[in-house]
Amino acid sequence: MTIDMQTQRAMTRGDEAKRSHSHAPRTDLGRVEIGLNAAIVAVSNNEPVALIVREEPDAAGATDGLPFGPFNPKTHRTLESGLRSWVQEQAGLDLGYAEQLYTFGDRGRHAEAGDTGPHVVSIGYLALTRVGESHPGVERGTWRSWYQFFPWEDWRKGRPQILESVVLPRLKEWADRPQRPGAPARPIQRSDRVRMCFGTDGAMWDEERVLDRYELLYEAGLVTEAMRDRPELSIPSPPSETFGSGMRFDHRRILATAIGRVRAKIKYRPVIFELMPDDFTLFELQRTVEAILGPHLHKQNFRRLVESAGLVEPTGEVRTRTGGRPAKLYRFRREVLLERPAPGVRVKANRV
Amino acid sequence: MTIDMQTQRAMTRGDEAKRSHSHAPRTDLGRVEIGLNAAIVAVSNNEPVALIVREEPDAAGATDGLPFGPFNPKTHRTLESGLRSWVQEQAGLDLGYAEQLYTFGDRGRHAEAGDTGPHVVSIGYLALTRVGESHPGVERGTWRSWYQFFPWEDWRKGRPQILESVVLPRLKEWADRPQRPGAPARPIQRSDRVRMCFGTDGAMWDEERVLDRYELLYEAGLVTEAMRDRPELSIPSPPSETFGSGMRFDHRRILATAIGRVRAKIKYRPVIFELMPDDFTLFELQRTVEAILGPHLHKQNFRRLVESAGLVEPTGEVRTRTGGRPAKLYRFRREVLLERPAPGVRVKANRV
DNA sequence: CCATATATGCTCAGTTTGAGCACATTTGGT
DNA sequence: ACCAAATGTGCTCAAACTGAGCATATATGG
Repeated sequence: MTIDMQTQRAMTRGDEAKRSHSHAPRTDLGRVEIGLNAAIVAVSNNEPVALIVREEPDAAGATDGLPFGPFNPKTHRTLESGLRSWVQEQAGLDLGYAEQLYTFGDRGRHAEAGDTGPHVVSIGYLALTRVGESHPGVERGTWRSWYQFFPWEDWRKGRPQILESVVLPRLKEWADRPQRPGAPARPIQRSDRVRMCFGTDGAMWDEERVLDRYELLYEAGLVTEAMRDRPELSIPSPPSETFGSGMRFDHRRILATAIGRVRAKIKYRPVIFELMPDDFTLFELQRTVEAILGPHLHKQNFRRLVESAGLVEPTGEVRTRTGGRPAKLYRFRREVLLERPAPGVRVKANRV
Repeated sequence: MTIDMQTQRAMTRGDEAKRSHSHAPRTDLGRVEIGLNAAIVAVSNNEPVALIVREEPDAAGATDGLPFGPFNPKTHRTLESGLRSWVQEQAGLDLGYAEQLYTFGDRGRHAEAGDTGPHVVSIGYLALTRVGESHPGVERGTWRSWYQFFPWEDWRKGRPQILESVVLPRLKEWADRPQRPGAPARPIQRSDRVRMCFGTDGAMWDEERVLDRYELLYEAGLVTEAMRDRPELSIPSPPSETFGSGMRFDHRRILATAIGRVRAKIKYRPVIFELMPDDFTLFELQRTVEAILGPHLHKQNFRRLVESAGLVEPTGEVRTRTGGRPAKLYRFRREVLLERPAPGVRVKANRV
């Protein structure tokens, strides 16, 4: 088939629809509201944390949520500026680094917006900050370890207990459960999806697939949000507290996306320094990376890595009171952005 | 600062706002409409192409656009299913692989939706397909080389002429132009941004930064969309046809995002096979990769790469009439998804 | 002054990568 | 029939990179 082909007919069908899209406000479209949600991440005492705000409980009893608010095209010039002003208002925090994550619009996954209000489409953002960096106002909200919501992601003490004891058994049960007869024979075998996501059966655990794992658990009805959204699920099995704390709306989904994104991104962009103070020791840097990725780094090789990549430069100072020999202090070398196409802490993604 | 701190006050401010977000439809929010846009990419005769549909010209005279339509929460269960049905309707194409790219919401970058209609927020999608794979209906629309819209991205014959002759001079002029006095002293020097995006002055050309380059050109007023959105720009310099064909709305921005994403993604996910027929020779595979990334691959090393990565397996057949020795045919090895965390054609991102 | 803990330099083998040589097997002429 | 041209395929080899560990330096806290 050649590159150029039937061009004319593009004008015929779909024409009215497009016209109405660009001009006439159609009433039968159904009202849409856009929610701006911020997963604000920091590392505090070698613990990865997210900023959580508390509200009245949702249908599943969850009170934890992310700072958020509706996008208002009249007052917000861009989506991101809208997000910033909501975070400022709700948490008293001036965001520094922020990037868009994903836009979720599934029907039925945004509790409380059910049938009464407009359909809510959620745009998730990732923001990176240092704890205690609330410039103008005082921070409201709580910094909470992200592992509270995703205990199966916590590999700091080796493979998390909860996987073997609870998560995998329940998933296996779900995978083996007979699917309704009408289902396609083998779209992708459920057990293969479990294997890919959770690295069972000889496959590898990919620390970046946080969202895939959460979505699988959701689909299997093993997180409380799934029972909130599809109450019929809670009949076969009672809600279990073992699958991490729930969050309001689709905020846990957004937080999962955020965790996966940071974990991926520090490997090819120097965003890790958004989480660091201006001056730091190489070991502090390593600890921060490990807080994000999991602790699997060889110290000497880590310092060789960041030094030879030109990511840091010594300040000339040293830090005493480290409990040992004083450590040289370093700072981020901004020039690296001009030198390399994808500067980041290129540590290996996987463990066995 | 400790991890746990003032939780209570989260309840006070921003409370009304959030309540209204989840329940009462506020009228003062301003109407928002969501546009679903598809950058449908294929490779045809070793040429990377996108599916373009033609419409009545926009303010800048552009008639080319991507298939798109508004999200209708009443009929579309998910954003992606909405996109699929629009593509089906407009192009007669059943989408296979599709992923969300980004959501753009800036005021003033979506022509024709100006003051009359609702504010349009565009969600861009990337879809990968094989040319000629229109299952049910006949395709409408045209496959066009994406370099028609981004000539400066075309490195197939070495560094593109247009960079030295037109783009960089104009960018340099823009970088040197005195900024208005109120501007921050050195947010990031304009010239540094040019350097990072376009690899001038010894820096490297990063083939993945397609969007950054387009946005820089937009900001510098060097693409027609910029003049369409900010007519005052066209006064100092007349519109020039040298900066690639324009597109309607923000579709060129979305296409730029799509190109950057494919270029990045084939390196760590086996999406390249979405563009290939079931059986292919290794050289055909290489040609397809080069169509996407630019032709800089060593043949023997490429085959070593894909074979040792377990991405392909021989079918046992050979293809004659290659113009030389017959080539073994291969197929995608789906099992690789279960074996490796990030399977992809891990070719180096950069050239000098 | 010693045990302990962290900081830092260096080695070394195994692996991966970039580049090229050599040979195989076709097609299309002559 | 035979050769030139073009592509396919196997293999080598040095340079660069990686994973792992040994060894030494310099603090702190009894």
